[in-house]
Amino acid sequence: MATIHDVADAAGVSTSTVSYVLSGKRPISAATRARVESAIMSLGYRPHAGARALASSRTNVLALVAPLRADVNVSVIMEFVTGVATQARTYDQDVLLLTTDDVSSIERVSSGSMIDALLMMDIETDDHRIPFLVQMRQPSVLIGVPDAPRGLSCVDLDFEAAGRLAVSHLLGLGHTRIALVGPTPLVLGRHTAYAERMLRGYRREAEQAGVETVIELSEASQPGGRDALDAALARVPDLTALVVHNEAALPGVLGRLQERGLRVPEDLSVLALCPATLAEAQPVPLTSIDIPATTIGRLAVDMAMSRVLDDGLAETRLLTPQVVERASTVALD
Amino acid sequence: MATIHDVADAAGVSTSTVSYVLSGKRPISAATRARVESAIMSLGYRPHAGARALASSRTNVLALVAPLRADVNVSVIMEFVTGVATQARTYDQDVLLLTTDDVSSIERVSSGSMIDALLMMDIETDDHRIPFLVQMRQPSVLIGVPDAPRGLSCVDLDFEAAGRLAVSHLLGLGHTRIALVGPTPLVLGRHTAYAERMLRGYRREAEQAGVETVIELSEASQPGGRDALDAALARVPDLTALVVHNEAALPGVLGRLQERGLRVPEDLSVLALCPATLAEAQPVPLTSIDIPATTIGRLAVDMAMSRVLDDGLAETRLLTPQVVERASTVALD
DNA sequence: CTGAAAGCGCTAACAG
DNA sequence: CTGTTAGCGCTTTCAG
Repeated sequence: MATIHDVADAAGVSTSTVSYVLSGKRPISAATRARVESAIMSLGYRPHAGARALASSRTNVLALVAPLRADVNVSVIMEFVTGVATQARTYDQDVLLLTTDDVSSIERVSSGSMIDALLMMDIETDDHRIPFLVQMRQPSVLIGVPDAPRGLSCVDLDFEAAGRLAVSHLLGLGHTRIALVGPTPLVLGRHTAYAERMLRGYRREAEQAGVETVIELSEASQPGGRDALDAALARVPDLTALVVHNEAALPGVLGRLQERGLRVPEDLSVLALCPATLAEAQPVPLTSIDIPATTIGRLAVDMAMSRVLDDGLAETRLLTPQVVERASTVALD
Repeated sequence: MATIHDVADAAGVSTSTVSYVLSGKRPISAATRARVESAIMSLGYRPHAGARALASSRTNVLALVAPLRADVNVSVIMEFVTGVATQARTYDQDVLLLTTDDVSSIERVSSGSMIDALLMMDIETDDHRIPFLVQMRQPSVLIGVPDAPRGLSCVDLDFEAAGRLAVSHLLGLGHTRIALVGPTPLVLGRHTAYAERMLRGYRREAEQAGVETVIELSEASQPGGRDALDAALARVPDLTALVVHNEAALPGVLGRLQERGLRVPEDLSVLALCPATLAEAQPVPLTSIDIPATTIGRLAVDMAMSRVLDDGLAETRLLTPQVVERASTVALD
């Protein structure tokens, strides 16, 4: 492997000049720059990441903590990860993937100076990892909003507003007998922040409107969705609208509706809370409140890098949810 | 941050002793070890990853090249990634995630000495990245088998055997009118290795048995599965068995079967080629040839690390497929 | 606009 | 069993 020394020799300059050509941190004459660049090319020179990290205390690596739980909406995670990985490259950063939710991995990569910043998914309302993040040397960004961010940056869809919006949109269409097929009991059992927030907004809006509503948690599977739908219909047989906040249950819910002879949207309106790609791929394209996972991943990187580069301030960014009308909802006459 | 020097001072030893306590590369008296370890604890010392990489030319990082394509079976990728990440930790390795399939990322992390080895998914029969991997300084493992591995290690389910097995198993149950719902045209268009191999095995076995078979490619979506099933039944109305090698199409295929009043397995046997978790989660638990994605990910790490640590030889490991009987197949009488 | 040189924190001979 | 020390390859003052 060629070193910066080899390049310097080949170009007839000092190593610091090569370094400055690479970093652009001081002016270089056109002639020198050209010689250095051609030496770099012909030697196929690449700076040694470890040496660079040691000398500059910058690693150009971002950690992404993404517990790959089977019970969690896989496609949403994928979109996040894609958004993060893609945006990271625009800052010349790579992504180190941590798939456990224990603090020791975070501690290892942080204290070991392996990373410039850390992004964390799957946030719980009272997340046990937050105290550690707070005292880390590197900035971190939460993808999700805990009850007490403790000065950390957060970014997410405003799930509380999404919950309200789901209800108010259906009310606006004249529906008053509405049920929610929610996330799995496990997700709520962990006090996953987005799930609790959505539920809170949903409940509050229903309450303020004086509408009774049924909430059925559902396993993240086809059978889970079927059961949840059955349970909801058992409680409110003359249901006219359904909100589904559980990607994996969607096929089961829709399949069971069809079996029971309930047409969407003629007999029942369905509003999903999921990525647009998923809503569009259903047999009946679903009206939905989209989860802009790719965008959120991208923003998380931007926020992290602003703190790395410009020493920017921490902030919480909540994206405003919007209903996208597709084919699964109608107004009641 | 405490350095090795601080630890050495606190313990009253030299830095090399601290280093050797950590690496275990030479004998240390119990007393010294104890003093060093307690100094490490009380200072919260962690070796600087960059410094270590620079001095030892080992990074303790594995690159995982995993193009996160929307059209590819997301759940299989997740299982791979989980297997890789989990097993990597047993070797004290972390995982750097590369989500593009261009050579430049690979080149960057390899030439920049960021990694000890590289694992690559989504292999094509004539993969353009292989020539680069061959001349890399670090060993690499292909998760999938190209036509010409060029001396690289490969690991995968034996998809050709899986294709044969799917046919022979159904023949053994007395079925002779069999159709295959295959992967998306895009996957085949890219000449993805596993898809081509499965098809080859499937075709050969059918041919040898003198059985005509219908192959319908399917988009990776619910509607895609429905269409594929309709197409297959249009061509062979008295079909008795179906092989499905497309996770995402599964719900569509099963849903459409039900709509058409075809019961599984009474009217039609279904054999899936997918991860066990998915086969079990369907409305009717599917008889399947399982794709042991977690295991393959784990093995890939083992193979990579054996080359990093012991300088082991390259090899190709093909896991033998097995049919797991669940509720979706019956013998024809 | 460019060079010299002092580290960054660790590993691994070499020496005892 | 332990210590000394020469790098590993780069960045960044300090000097000119």
